[in-house]
Amino acid sequence: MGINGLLGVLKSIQKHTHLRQFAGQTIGVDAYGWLHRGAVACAMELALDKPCTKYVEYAMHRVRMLIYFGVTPYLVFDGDNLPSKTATEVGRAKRREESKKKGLELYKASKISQAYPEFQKSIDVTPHMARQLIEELKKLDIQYVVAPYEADAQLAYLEKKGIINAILSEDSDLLVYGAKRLITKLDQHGDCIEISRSDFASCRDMTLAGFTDADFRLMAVLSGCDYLASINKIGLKTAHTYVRKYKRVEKIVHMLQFEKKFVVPNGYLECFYEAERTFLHHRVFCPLEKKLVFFTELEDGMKEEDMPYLGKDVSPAIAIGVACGDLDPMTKNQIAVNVAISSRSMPELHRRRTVASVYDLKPSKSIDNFFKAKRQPLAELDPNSLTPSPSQQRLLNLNRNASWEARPISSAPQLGRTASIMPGASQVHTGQSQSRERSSFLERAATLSTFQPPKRMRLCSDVDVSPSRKDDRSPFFVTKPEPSPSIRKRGKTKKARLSDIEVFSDDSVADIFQDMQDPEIGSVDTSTKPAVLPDTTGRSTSRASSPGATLVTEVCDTPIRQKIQLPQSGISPSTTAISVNAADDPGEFRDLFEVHVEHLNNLRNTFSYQRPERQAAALRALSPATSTPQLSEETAPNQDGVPRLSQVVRRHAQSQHSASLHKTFSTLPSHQQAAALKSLGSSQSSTEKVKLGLAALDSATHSFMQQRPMTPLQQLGQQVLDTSRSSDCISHGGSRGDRPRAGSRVEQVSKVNVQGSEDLLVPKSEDERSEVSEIEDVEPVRRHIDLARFAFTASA
DNA sequence: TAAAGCCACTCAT
DNA sequence: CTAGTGGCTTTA
Ligand SMILES: [Mn+2]
Repeated sequence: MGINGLLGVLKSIQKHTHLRQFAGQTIGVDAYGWLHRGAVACAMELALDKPCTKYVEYAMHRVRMLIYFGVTPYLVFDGDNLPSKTATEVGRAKRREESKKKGLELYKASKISQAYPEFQKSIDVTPHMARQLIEELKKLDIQYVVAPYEADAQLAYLEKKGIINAILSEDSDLLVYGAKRLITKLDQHGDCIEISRSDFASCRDMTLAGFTDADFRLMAVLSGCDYLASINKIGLKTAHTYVRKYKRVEKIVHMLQFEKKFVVPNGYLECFYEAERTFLHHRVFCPLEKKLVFFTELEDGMKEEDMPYLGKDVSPAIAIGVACGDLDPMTKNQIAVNVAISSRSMPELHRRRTVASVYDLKPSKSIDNFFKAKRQPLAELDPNSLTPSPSQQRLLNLNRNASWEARPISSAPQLGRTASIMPGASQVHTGQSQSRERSSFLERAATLSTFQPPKRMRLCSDVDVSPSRKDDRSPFFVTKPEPSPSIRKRGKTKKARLSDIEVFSDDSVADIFQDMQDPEIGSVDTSTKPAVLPDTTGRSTSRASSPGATLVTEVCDTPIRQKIQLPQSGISPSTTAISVNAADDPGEFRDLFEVHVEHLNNLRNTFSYQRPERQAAALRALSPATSTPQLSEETAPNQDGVPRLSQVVRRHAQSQHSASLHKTFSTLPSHQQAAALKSLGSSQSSTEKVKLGLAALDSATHSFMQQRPMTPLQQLGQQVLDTSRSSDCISHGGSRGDRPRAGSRVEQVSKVNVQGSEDLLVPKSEDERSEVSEIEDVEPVRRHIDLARFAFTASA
């Protein structure tokens, strides 16, 4: 449920950003969201109790995406229900049951299409499903933890402790728990929205300046939250007003009692305290101390016996069992894991063990492991940050102590109780292997992020490494009279107004992936699929109205026709219209170029975190060396309109918008080309973002290609790369001395006319010499395109 | 008219 | 084991 309307009111401080911006950081993930969304894909199977692991695949796809962008994922799963939530919970369960029943009836009546929506509503994410995902996470050594109660609190705790650097979740409750950086609305390309606690003061739709965490929490609880329904007619706005006015709950409630229109229920104040404390002192699993702790320690005089609403405490042994996913968080029974479902079966024998030995995590052994493990992050520290920050040092010390302090705690497991709580532990691994697994789980779960928030100073002015506010509005200056949300909404949901469209390019990758059915995919319907430029410069409005030259470029290799409007229907369907002031303003070309780069970027990125089999199949299908198509995902008929990856790539190559872009470029007089590239190099907008992501992309590709022994996928990739290189060399006659590959890169970018950009690389005058340094800045962008070509070029 | 409240819909392929 | 969104009505 979260806090109704909270995200809406925080719109003005939402930063549109990208996962790349979090490279090097650890992001905690509310795993339930991924599981649930993945489960939608197999709603039918789940309702009919058919085996299906699409939800695992979906979640792993997202895990791969994070990793691809240099982010370290840390998945957090929900645990037991809090008593205060059981009411809403049973309500939901009831609705799910109804839908399932209805769905099954329709299904039996062969009304499948009508049954499906009902099945979707009946989706229930079970601990067993979580366990299946956890099994996959273990294989890839991904960090994770199962929270004792709400994942929200666990995530906020991990962030507080510096184990993670940000939180990925759709739930606004995170902010009430005190999250500092919340990431929401992650899409399939890595685009997302960041909400920072530190920006609250600049929120424009609600004055939050001066609000402490306690004030904010007070407002949230008053407005209605998971743990306490609001007083009738009190929502976020009203709560906000009262908090501003009276600050203290007691005062607020007192005042409300005098208002005729509000009816304060009996005992509301006490309920409020409980709800507030449920946020503040939520039980979480501390991976450092290896036991349950309170999110915020209880104050003096508070006794947990008096706070049943916080849920029950459990022994460290059980807490660890739950945290690592071995035990059902609600029943505390062993979760049976279906070995047949997980692709790699356990090599160990499934010998039966006595229950007691399940928890014989011998301190003498484990502490040793923990101690070693704790030091490992230090060794992995970035060479540029040899000294841990004070806070990290503190945490490391804490770790060390915790390890040792763990001795008396874990050496006193209540075996009798443990045994009674786990009646049917039949599918247990050997005690030793389980102990080992848990040690490594705890080691991983407690690993601190080595990310250093204060970015290192750079020599030059390419500054602003912090996630840029791509999306417009300064929190301090209102640039537009209208409230921005409405503008944004209109632009997104309805057709973009013509004046918003600076460049017509071909489809976005998302469209390509989603609209595979469209037979006319090669053609471009510019009115419905515009690539709208990111507007960072604020020049777009003037540009839109200024009479720019219109280049209409055919996609095939014929000369471009300038200032000639081709009849829409008369000419080839694959026509890309580019409206750009290329002749006058190099900035326009830069923008166009950036759109292009973004496009390639997206396509390549999307490719990169497909399942390896799908990548391999696509490369196989694309490789010119492959004469006999093998039976594979790619050659199999499309099921349910699932696009073949190779088709996507082919379509992209056939659209040849890059050719059209560079034809545009090549028609410019060389001094304008120089200006264009110079402008490109000094661009601070999306080119900047491309550059920021490069290091991660580079190393990912590099390390992939370096793996030995070479996998078939690598070999195919190499083939693709070689093919593209050799054709470049033939057509371009080799490389330059000082920068051997620069020429070929340019060639890769444009097969049409390399001369123009080649001229640029050779300074002709003193004036242009200075531009060479600017051009060096462009090199990363070229390299990027090179990388993009690695994956996508070979369709010729 | 703004705020609260209610309900149906979305999620993936 | 969860949420948000958008559209609509109700309310003061
Ligand atoms: Mn929540």
